[in-house]
Amino acid sequence: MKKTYSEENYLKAIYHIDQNGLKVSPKAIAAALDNNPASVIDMIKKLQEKLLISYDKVNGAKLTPPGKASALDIIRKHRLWEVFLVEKLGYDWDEVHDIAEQLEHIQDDRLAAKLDAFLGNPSFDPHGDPIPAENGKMPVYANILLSDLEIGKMGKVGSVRDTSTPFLKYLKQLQLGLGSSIEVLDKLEFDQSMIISINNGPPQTVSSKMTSNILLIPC
Amino acid sequence: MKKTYSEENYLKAIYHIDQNGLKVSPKAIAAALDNNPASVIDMIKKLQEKLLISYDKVNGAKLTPPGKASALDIIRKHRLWEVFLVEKLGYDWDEVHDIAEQLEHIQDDRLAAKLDAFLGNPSFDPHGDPIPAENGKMPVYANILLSDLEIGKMGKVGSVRDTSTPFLKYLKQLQLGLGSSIEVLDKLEFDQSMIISINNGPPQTVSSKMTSNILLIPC
DNA sequence: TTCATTAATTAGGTTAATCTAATTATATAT
DNA sequence: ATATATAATTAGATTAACCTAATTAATGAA
Ligand SMILES: [Mn+2]
Ligand SMILES: [Mn+2]
Ligand SMILES: [Mn+2]
Ligand SMILES: [Mn+2]
Repeated sequence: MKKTYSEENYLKAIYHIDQNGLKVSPKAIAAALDNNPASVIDMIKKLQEKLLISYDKVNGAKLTPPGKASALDIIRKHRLWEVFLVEKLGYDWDEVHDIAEQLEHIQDDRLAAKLDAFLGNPSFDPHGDPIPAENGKMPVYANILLSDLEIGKMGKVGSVRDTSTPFLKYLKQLQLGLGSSIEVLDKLEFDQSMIISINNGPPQTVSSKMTSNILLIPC
Repeated sequence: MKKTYSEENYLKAIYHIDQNGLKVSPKAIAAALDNNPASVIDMIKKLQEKLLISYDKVNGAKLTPPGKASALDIIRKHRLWEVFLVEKLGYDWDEVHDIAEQLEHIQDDRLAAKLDAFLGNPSFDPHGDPIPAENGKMPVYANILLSDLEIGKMGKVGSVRDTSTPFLKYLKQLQLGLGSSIEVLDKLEFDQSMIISINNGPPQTVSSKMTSNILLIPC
């Protein structure tokens, strides 16, 4: 089942829209690919025929297992090539996307594996995005509990353990969400509470109950 | 003047057919690209419009200076990528052509120069073909005089210094032409004459006058 | 609910690159 | 010189991936 460049770009766009928790509508795909909803409808029909997606107006497009495998393969190649361009050729991280957009479509059974090995099996691309493995598994960020972070270190909020409404309300009040940066300014021996700075804001004291429910991506 | 993949492949094919000393006819191009002479005529018209080639039935297609520059740029990228695939990714030399056929079309102003530097500015690709420089200049093989070749070493005839009819007649008589292989079996101190094997043939004695007029690509 | 807005879909074209099947021109061999 | 074969070219289709301009369906605000 050889795929055209265009089909590959549609599969990738569908994957990314879905990943963002949005409905994969013709309008959304058209926006992602900078083309026309009418064109998208044509391609939706084609991808349905090939059993790479399912589609209905209510639920939008969904990747089938083979469709998802294809999408992940393309994303894997995109991100591996980005690593190559930055690590080996000396491009800056903000210059490589358009080139990888082309390189991701190069077809060869063994190319991704060989490139992966040559680059030392990287887990993340130059933008910090995870590189899917050959089997499609995404690497997980090596998250660390805020309570385990040392004084002076920083991290970005990757996920939370407690998802109860009171806790999330508390986080909102602190202006703290996924991706917010946290710096540990001090730890109090007495009750393990911490003084932290959120997004480089003023020092705030938080309890050990709070810090043991926040998972960070260290930086 | 952005070019399509197809236009680039035509320019390259025209360059190579011409390089082989053949007339660049629609039939020859069609054979090179494994397509139809009728399709070739369409593209010939398009490339003429873009002033990348000139064409008439009698002389066939000729690259204009910008057309030739484009062709050499594509060939440069093709051969650089082949070096990358063999030297860095560990492919065998006979596996890389089809991948390079795709990679040669990747568009980025700085990519060829960065790849060239990363590879250590190679002069020849894994098949021994010269890699054009950025300015289109082809590297010259580091030829060595047959008279300077040591006993036991081999080389291929790359060019001759003396182009007089008697000398060329003599070479023809020896069944020796461009590309023929020569192995040095022995050197006679007495008059610097040599005993050589041509294309693995029987030993033959040649004079120092002969050996000082043959340039070899060592192997 | 009704009207207005937005989204999805259909209908009908366009362009690039290919094809097959004529047709015309050239070259070759008797 | 004429017939025959081969090459070049024209004519007419096809396919993929787009487009614009209707039209139909769904949403949502008054
Ligand atoms: Mn792409
Ligand atoms: Mn990236
Ligand atoms: Mn190519
Ligand atoms: Mn080569």
